Amino acid sequence: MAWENELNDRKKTILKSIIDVYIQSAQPVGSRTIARRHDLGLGSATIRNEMADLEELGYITQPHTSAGRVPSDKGYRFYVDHLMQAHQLANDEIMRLKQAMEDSVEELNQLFKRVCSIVSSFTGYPTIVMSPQLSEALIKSVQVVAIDEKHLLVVLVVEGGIVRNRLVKHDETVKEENIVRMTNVLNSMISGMKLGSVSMPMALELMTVTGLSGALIVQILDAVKECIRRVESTDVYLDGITNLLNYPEFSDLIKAREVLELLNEEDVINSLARSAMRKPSIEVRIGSENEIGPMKELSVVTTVYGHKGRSTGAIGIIGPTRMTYSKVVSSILYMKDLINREILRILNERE
Amino acid sequence: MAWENELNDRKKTILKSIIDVYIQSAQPVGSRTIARRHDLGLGSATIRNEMADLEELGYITQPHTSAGRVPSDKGYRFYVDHLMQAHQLANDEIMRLKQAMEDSVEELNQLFKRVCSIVSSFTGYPTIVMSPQLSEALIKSVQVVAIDEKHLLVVLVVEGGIVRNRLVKHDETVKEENIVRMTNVLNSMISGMKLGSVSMPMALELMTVTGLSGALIVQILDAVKECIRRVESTDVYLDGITNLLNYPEFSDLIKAREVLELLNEEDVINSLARSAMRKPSIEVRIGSENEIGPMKELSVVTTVYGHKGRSTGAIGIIGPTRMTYSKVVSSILYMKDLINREILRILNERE
DNA sequence: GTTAGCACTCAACAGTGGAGAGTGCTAACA
DNA sequence: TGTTAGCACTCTCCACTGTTGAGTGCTAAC
Repeated sequence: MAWENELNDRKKTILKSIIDVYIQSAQPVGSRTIARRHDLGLGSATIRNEMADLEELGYITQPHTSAGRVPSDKGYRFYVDHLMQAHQLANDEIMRLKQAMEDSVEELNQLFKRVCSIVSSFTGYPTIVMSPQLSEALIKSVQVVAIDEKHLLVVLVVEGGIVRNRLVKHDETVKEENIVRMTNVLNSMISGMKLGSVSMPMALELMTVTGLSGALIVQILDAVKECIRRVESTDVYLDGITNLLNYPEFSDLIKAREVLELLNEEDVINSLARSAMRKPSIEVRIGSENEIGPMKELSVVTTVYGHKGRSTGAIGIIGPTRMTYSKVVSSILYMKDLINREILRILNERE
Repeated sequence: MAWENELNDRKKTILKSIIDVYIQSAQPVGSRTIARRHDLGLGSATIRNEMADLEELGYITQPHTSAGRVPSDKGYRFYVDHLMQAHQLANDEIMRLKQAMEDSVEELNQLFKRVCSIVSSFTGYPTIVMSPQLSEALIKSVQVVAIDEKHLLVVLVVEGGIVRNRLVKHDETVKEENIVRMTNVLNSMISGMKLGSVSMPMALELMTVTGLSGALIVQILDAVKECIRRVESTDVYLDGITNLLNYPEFSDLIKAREVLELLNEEDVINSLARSAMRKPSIEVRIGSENEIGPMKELSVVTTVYGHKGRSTGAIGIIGPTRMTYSKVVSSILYMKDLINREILRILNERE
């Protein structure tokens, strides 16, 4: 890539300095600030010349003639890819995260909700957690149970102790043995299969084997399908949106409202979570790199958690483009490990 | 009550006018405005005198010397109790509400979520919906089902087609017939009872009857208890918080943030919903009448829906004290009927 | 190639002075 | 005795002004 070399080392150092300072202060950064802060042995005038170059190359911009410089999206991109140094989580930070995860939760749902709130309060940014997509998980068993004369219950059990059920209402008199047959047939046909690739048997084929009416069989099969659909559907958790109001970029009420309303739209959050799933490891989307229009002033850092191929979900952190990228990236990576460990623990307790 | 008569008719009319205008305009109301608006045949000077009286009595206040008057909490209270005229929902408004409810939902949860979003977008205020408290509902049946050699599934069915289940992991070899016995015993003991008043049998008593080990019986009973707990627990839905940012009272970012953060606290929302349940029909809490400190600038209108005694939930609408009380009250009452009808429909389809 | 110095630009802030809305009080009126 | 017109007064709001300070770009000297 040609543009990678368009910056010499000194320019890179200066760009890094500018962005570091700006992330901290949220104020346009002037040449003097950089000259004093970094002992580069350079005067402010020199820096000024370099800054003019950086501006021409598009890495920084000037809000108005006599102001300091502000990083552009391109500048942040370069910073994230080449300049930013890994943020070592301090010991007490690690403790804080571990401790918050300590009160063990029994349910996966609770886990995700908890993680969401921990991450958002730790980083100070709104956070999304998407529960794992389970289309690769295996079906353990299907049961049809008679509740009373008018109702059957269809129960689907998936590995990891996930259970879904659905009530079937009917008006027939049904023999217990036929229900047992139905359960057996269903089990032999779909248990052990992956959720995503179950092909349901035809109702007709089952009539002779089970002795149940066609209508009832259809209802039962539908119920199974609905159970599968509900296991496959993912939940999305969102926490800490109001954190955004703490940042000066949203001190304008109009802008603040726009952003908050955006993050309250379910579609937006879902599509964010879903697009995170497409990239394998960590991804940083800066400002205008986001597809959604009104997100041009936001950055999103996402990663995927879970275990190879099956059952992977996503975490995402949303903030202004002026975001503490290094801290966010390292916290999200750390949390990812914690989640993975916790998921294994919960599943092991069940299996 | 003595204070009910401390206002003569003219004062009442003037107070009502002031509040009507202020609710609409959000600006302090001057004497001239009232004199012109209402053809009381009174000059502004007269109104001025009356307003001075109303201020002394605490119904209105003056933000500063040369400004108009603003209703106090006491003023709003009197307005809500005695002055406000019922808002007739216009035909197209009724249509809008009905239409929004039309796409029939199958699940109660979806219904509550939908209602929450409809009400908040219709009124323009944040809205809470609490799902019904089911401690009065009757247990229809309990089933224990063997999933594989190591897992039992406990299933609890409650009237209204509500099902909860819980997996029990064990290391024993269990005979099918013992499980059937357990199911039968459990059913004979607790089915038909109210959720809230189930008394669980002792594990010891069941050992001889069922032939299962004590440890396993304890696990099963715990699972049943957990299922009951989960049916009884209520969900709370919240929608439209950012609506608040549309009102001038929250154009101050500090105040806005305070309020938004408040409404994002789960405890606060839960306690609001819960306290709504205590009052039988409709309740309006104005500003400082709220227990929670930082809610002094908010009013809450709540009502209870559901059917006599059993399965009642709550709807609540939150807004600034300067709220369109009459419209809010009538919409909430109308929605309450719609919900009740819809709940009946869903339940009937299942039974 | 680096830097000191200088002229220039622009946002931010505080002060100023009308304009307008609204009040309370007084005196006159029905 | 209740009502009202009129007047002096108060206070916010807004537009305008000049000043300050931070920061730049350019030039000339090192």
